[in-house]
Amino acid sequence: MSTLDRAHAVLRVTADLVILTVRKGAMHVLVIERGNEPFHGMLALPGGFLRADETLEEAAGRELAEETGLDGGRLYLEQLRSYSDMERDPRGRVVTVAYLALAPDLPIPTAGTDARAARWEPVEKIMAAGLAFDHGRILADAIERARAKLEYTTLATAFCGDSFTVSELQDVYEAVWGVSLDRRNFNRKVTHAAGFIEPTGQKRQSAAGRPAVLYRRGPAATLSPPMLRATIDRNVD
Amino acid sequence: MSTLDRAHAVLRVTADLVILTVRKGAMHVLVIERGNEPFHGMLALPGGFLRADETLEEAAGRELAEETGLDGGRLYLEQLRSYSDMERDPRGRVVTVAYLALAPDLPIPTAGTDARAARWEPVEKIMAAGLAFDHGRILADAIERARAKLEYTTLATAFCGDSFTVSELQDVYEAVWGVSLDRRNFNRKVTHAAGFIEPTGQKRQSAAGRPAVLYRRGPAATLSPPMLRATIDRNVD
DNA sequence: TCATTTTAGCGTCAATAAGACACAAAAGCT
DNA sequence: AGCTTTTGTGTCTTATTGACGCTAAAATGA
Repeated sequence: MSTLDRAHAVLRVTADLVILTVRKGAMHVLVIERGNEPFHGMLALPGGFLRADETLEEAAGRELAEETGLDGGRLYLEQLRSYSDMERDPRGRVVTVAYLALAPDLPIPTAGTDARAARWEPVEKIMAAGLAFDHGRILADAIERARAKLEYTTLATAFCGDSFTVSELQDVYEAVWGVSLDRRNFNRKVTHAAGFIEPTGQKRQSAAGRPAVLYRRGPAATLSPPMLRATIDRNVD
Repeated sequence: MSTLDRAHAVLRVTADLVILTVRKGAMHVLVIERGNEPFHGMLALPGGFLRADETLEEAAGRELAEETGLDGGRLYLEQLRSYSDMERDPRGRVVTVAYLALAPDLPIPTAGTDARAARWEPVEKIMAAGLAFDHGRILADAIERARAKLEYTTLATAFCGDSFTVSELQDVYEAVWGVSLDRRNFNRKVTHAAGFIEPTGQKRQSAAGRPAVLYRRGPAATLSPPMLRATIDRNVD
């Protein structure tokens, strides 16, 4: 093997984060404004170089805390995939491993010690405007992953707080998928899916109308039966 | 950034391959016998270091051809995930990106120029015996991914040849999931799922019995309705 | 030749789930 | 009290699923 060593790429690795949330009926992504070259002043996904003494998961969690002020330990975080195109970073050969995080609609994340301007932006706007590096493609992959996972896992609850109403859960599905769902059929489906959500016994009063029963996340990780988006139904009640 | 440069890990990246197939009713994985330290003589997944002039996808395809003799271009290949544990490689800091490939039951792959002994082994046997590095865990993740993808994608056909019978397709599902499915309901489901499989117009005669209609892969990538394994049905015909 | 065996494929029926609605309940507002 | 808004339940029809009976088309062997 030693004779081939010279062919091996010796390179740096970054962990980038796609942090998604749902606010005001639309999916939002957390972006930062770059303070350094390259792409100075452009919007990018939060992320940073992998250190010698940490795993990728640790790096992702650290960046999450440093750059966004969000408590990484309480968010859902999963690895998305790696990106290794030769030209993806002008600084040289950098392979990135992207992570997908789902967050409830928290108060604006406070910029951490890094003091970079982190903020929520609608994904639609960001996808149209573009991002630094190949972050636009990473964001697109993350959104597709999130949409797919809402179908057959209980991940939609990761967009909600610790307790939530059925309506709030429906808002998540409608925002992520961009469809309208029938309120009554949706209620039946989520309350009948084993282990999806369970009532807390409390109720919540919104601005007007009947108070809604509050639920918490159930023990199930996968949904049976799944919530299929194949059959879109448009609510023209 | 320059003041922080020293903290950045500078490391090597490998691409490892989990190549799965179905033969004799059981899932098999392609393994190689290691000819070098570390883990000399042990079984491992095929793979190798990323070179300076190639992407991870190119590296995975190259390893596939070099080490197995299989035509990588004709196999289904997708990225599985990255592994970055500190102790995963005794040679030092090595991050690996694992790829999942699905192959039909081809004649034994001929060892390529690398001349390492590559062979199919039942996954059950390998999972019990273990693999070098953290390849046992990677294999487990790959199997879980394959099982999940058979539910809601048309990927099962990647285990079949260019044309195949419904029975052969059913064998794939039964081997990968480890269940028995009702032959008649399975036939109805796969022939009714839009874009899954389409008849070639030809038939195939096996050893005995009525000749089976041959099908080819349809245009659909995702299955609607999906093939759910949630409700296992045991065939006690 | 003709029953037997083997594999392939279709049809039927009951139970379940999904989509489309009507309607009742519980709050605030005027 | 009556109106509006939001939530929750029930009903009806249709589609899908799982169980399983039956027919079709080949080889085999008495």
